[in-house]
Amino acid sequence: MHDVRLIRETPDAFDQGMARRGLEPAAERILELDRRRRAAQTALQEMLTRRNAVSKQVGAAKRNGEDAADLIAEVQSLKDGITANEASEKVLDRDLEAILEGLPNLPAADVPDGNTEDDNREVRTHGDKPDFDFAVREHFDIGEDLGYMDFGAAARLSGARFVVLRGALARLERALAAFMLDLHTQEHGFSEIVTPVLVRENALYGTGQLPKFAEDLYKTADDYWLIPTAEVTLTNLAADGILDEAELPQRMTAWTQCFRSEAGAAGKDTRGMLRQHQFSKVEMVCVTHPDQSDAELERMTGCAEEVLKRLGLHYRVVVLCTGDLGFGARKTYDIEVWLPGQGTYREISSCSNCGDFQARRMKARFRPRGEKGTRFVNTLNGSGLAVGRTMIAIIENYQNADGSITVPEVLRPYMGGLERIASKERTGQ
RNA sequence: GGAGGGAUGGCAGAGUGGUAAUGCAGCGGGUUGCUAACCCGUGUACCGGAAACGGUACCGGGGGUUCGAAUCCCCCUCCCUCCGCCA
Repeated sequence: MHDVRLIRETPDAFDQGMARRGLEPAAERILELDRRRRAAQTALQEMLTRRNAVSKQVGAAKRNGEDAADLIAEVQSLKDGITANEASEKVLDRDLEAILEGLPNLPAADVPDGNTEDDNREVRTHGDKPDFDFAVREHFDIGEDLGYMDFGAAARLSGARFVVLRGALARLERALAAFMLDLHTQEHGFSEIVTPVLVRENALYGTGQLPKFAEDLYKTADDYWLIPTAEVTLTNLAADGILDEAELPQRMTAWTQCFRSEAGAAGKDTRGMLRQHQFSKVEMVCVTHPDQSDAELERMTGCAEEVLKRLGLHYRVVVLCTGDLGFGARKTYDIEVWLPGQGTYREISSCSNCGDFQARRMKARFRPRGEKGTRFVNTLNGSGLAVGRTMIAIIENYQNADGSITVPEVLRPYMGGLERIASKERTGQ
């Protein structure tokens, strides 16, 4: 949500920001509504001032046993004007709100211009593509052949875009989540949180998924929504609150299931675990002082990268161009992991600084030291990491010629010491 | 599913028609050699104003009654307690 005062002060900068996202100028329309709304409000307030004063006189007159008929008549005569201005202020207010809540965040100055993901800019890479002296396969072939990845069973239960994992791969899911949570809580200063995955509408409004992107979400028959990411619940923990400046930054992490309808992705990534209606993810959220959020974005991205480094996976970091930026983000780094089976980099984490865009929607504020009043906090979120996609990366990068998978060293303590995932027959599992 | 109770500022908590007590915390200032203590100020949002300052709204949300509503009436949302069922 945008600050009207900011648009009032710098309408051109606002429109330029919208233009960088490929959107039509909106400032003029907004400011016209804003002018009319303020005029109605000012007129209304003057009438209310008069009404309050005269009403007071009525009270005084009645106490003294005097006749108040003239005064009462005067207030009566104000009524139509009050009703009319009240109504027009409310309508203008709603119109203005309706425009503002549909506009995305302004991109940060250092975000590159562009239209599609092809215009994203590579920032850095880590590691190298692994060499294989055999024909590499994709994760679903490996997983299915091992007998631990079952799309048929999932289809019978739930249809397309679901998976059933068994045995060592089921455990790998749990191991990955535990490893990531341990890293973020023990070394990166995040506190571990468990949240609901069913939420009310207002939580999704706060983070910006609603009202615009309802078609991407699942909703229950009794009006709960399934979260598409724990960003929703973790960030909304700050909603409607006023924090002490000393309580910032707040770093939180949670492992949750995520649910996405993938409405716009029909026919895309239909094979394998890459794009599912349900997947688990370890999410990081940070609530910061506005002056700190830029630095926090770098830090958070580093926390996500650390997971990949320790797993020994080759990746690159790209900064999203204006055209690829999400609705609430002012700047986003995507981390793309190398998938040898696909022979391409795929997104495994997305870390965004939302500035005060979400905070304004959910009224998340803090009290600045030595200053009057309150300010909106800044919010950031990042995957650390998407667990299913991490599993894909491990399967493809650690595959062996015999169809087994080597367990990365850091995960072995979480896998009961297991060094290699081989087929059922061979391990007897 | 049944029956009750409730929602007031950061927190606690009074207020049954005359325009939001009080306490605590935090912040700013003052007194004292320091600490403690004490004193003064300080709710949030918005509008007008160069500023000083002035004004309006807000007692869960939305309507209504009234000269005037936290207070009375109607609708809605949320929270809590007990009973039943249940992992």
